[in-house]
Amino acid sequence: MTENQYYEQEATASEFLEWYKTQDIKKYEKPSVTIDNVIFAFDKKENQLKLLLIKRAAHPFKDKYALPGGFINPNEDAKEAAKRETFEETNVKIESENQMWQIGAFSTPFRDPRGWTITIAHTTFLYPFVDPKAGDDASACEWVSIIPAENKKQLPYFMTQDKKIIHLDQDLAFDHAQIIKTTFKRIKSSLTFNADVAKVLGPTFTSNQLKKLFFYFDPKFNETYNPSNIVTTYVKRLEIFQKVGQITINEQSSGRPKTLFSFNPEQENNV
Amino acid sequence: MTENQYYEQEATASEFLEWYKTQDIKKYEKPSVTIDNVIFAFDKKENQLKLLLIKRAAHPFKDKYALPGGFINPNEDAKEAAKRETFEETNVKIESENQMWQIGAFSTPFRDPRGWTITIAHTTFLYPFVDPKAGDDASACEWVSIIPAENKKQLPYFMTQDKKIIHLDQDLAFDHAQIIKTTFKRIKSSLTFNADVAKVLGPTFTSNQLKKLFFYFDPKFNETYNPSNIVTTYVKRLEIFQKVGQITINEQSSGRPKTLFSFNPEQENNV
DNA sequence: CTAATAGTGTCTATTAGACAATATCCG
DNA sequence: CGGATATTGTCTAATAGACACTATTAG
Repeated sequence: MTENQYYEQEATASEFLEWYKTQDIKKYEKPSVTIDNVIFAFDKKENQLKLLLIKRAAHPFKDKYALPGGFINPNEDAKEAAKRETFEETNVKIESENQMWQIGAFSTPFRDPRGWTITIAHTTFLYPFVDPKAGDDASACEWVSIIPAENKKQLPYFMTQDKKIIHLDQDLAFDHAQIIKTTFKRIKSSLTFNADVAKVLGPTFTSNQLKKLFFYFDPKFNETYNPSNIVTTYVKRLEIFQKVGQITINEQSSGRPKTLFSFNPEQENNV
Repeated sequence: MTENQYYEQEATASEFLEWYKTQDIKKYEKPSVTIDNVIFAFDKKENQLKLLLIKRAAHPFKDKYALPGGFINPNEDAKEAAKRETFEETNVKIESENQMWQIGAFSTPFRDPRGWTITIAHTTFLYPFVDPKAGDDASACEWVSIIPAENKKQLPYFMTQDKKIIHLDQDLAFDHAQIIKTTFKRIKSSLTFNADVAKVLGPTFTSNQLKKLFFYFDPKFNETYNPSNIVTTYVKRLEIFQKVGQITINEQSSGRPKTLFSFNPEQENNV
């Protein structure tokens, strides 16, 4: 019996681990592992949903837009890494990990021309909306407006603050277009039982805000859709939201006061 | 301007990549990246759904059950790795990647006591059902019967061929219990619009087989559930399945012949 | 024919979606 | 009061689920 076999099969678990640390293990080649973050926030001034993109300062994909992201560190899990990297690259602080979902790992060979890199994509429903500040890797960092798809065949696209259009299939670095598309799909298909995306609206929101927000992900929430149906579905049936007694007086020009909703604290995340 | 800055910002993309390859890049510490595979198959002899588990031959988690899996290689994506490792460890060959889903990355620190390891979990809807053969890392490798949860509060559990019970929270190595739970949840929540899991049934299947299969993931498909409702939902409305004219004559003892269904080839995967 | 099994049609409850009617506020 | 805005109630269509009834086959 080899020493190896002895420790793997005969020794106790703790003896094995003691021995294992002393071994110079034959190293497999390892990939770099990064995280990327598809960050949504709602700009109340302009009354629209925005996505946080970086403009790359350096090769590869110099001058293309990209998602904030970076390397994962030992002793942190992917979500922590996504929080940390988002802050380092954009100065945007994510308060809670339950504003984040993992979308999945993207591992297509050669997705990064520099070498073997796997990314774990996340999405974040940020609140409050804050101005970003570009870190080292970016020449710029900005909230881009999302132009929602008008029907099922179309894709959303984006517009920078100086009105430049960003198309998913042309203007993004790496496979970030695919990551963004997967994120939109995932949010849409979970809207039937989950509304975490509403976290971008902050602690309270109205049914009309929800409708407007959901429209970015699913064209069925269009002009003809009655916001009261959101109440029926998400408040009465699913009980994801609850009415909070308050009613705003006069932030609007006139009209019946809005009802405010918040997340129902009894609900848990499920994605 | 440093050389670094020149190549990152002034040179062309291909000049940059040429230069990059010659550099001895400061290495970040990298994790090992593995894949794991939650493999389902339907055993027609015993008329039940089974899950493929390995019994670990070596520390850590010696003698615990684990999912087939292993290291991802350069120049392959995660799904290819999952196919390759499944074959190496269990001799089970997965024919097509559209029998597989990615479940997600699991990256909790110290999930592997030997060191920093991130896994990308997959699930596979295998067909045909074949006998496995344990590879090196396993003392055994077997199809375990799945005992479905009877209501929403319960978890499924498993039974080995010699009737030993495997509980998710006690008998599995690493975080594989969590991976399996996440997989069951994911399949269940996508059953409203997707039925890829039916790929375990092979090219054709009956509505009763579908009902029995779905019950493993959602207790609503219980004895009182009428299989004709599956036809209404998945054939008529979603058009995921189609009737294939054939009707089996006499594989059953008596009774009206079954209608056979297959996947509708116009449909694409969407998860 | 009878037992066994599968499929059909129908009925009810729930859910989704649209729209008319009503409520509230501002000036 | 009248215009603006929001919510409520109701109506219809779509969907989910249950169950009685009918169809087919073996023996």
